[in-house]
Amino acid sequence: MKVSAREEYGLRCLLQLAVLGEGEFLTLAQVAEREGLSQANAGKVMWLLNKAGLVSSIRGMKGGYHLARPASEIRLSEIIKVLDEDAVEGHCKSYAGVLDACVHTSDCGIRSVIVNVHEVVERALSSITLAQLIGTEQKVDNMLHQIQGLRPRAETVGERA
Amino acid sequence: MKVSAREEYGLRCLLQLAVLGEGEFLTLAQVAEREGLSQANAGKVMWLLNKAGLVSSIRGMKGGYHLARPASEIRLSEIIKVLDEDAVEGHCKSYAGVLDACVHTSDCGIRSVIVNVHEVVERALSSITLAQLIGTEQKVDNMLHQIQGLRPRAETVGERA
DNA sequence: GCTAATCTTGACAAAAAAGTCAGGTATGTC
DNA sequence: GACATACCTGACTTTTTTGTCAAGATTAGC
Repeated sequence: MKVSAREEYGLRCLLQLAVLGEGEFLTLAQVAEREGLSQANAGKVMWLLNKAGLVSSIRGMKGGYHLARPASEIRLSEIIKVLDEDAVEGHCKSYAGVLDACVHTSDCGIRSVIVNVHEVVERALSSITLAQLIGTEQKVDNMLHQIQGLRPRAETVGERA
Repeated sequence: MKVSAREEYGLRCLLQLAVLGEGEFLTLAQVAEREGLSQANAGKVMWLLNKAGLVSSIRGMKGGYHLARPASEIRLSEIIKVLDEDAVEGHCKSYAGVLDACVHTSDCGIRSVIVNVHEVVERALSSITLAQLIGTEQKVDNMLHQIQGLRPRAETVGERA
């Protein structure tokens, strides 16, 4: 269970755009430079984000990128969804072993777990907006700890099957 | 954010062992067959699980694998941790772009998110035992919906514990 | 002890993900 | 309208992950 390069870079590039003021732009070269990425690589990520409608691009001289919507209206769940393609849907199709289809296609307890875990993540990420990631790590971390969905509940775990 | 092949196969192989009665074994060939995996591939996964102390193996004729502990005492978080290596720790090291180290090593709001999301997942998985995955998908799914850590809270903003 | 069944393990091969390159297209400036 | 800037996009290369192979090691049964 790990975050892919695409997801990581995508988030970071978006965050660069998020700190811009109204009407400001960043060129691809600037985004790449600020994130320590090659221009080619950053370009690919930005293309994905553009295609998904998260950023808008302006071509030609004086061109560049900016967020398509205010950072406060972009939830991380949406970003990850774009950069992740179909992590959940493709799952059972990918891991079929030597067979054409997974042995457990009809009935699979693990699928439940996968789906539920993805829902947990989705819920957590949907409670955070891009705007909330602006600031120091300490500040962001404090903010995250105050979000309901990210905190543990009182420890009433159901130990019955 | 996706579940790797190792994680998926590992979980499935463990679940095969979990349904066995006391003192029963499965050979590698049996595990592989039941999961639709090649013996070589299943062998590698079982080797990992063995090395991590989740299963015990018996070599030689009449050998095989069984869980090292009762399924009710093995939490999914532990399994994933074994099969995942260091997803969190290695994160910032992996995605440095063209540079030697990530641009944001000293202060990074995204790192907070990554860490927190992993904690959310860890918490969710630690509330599920291998034993709870035995049964039909429907039953497992119902069970998961009753676990506190996996459900959304009531939308009571401001309530502090 | 010999044999057959079984796990162990390191080297290799294939596939997927990540990253680069180069040529194409659009647009502002002069 | 020529040129410079900058985004777009498909082909290619490298790296990582996944999967296979084959030889070695261990034990039960005879």
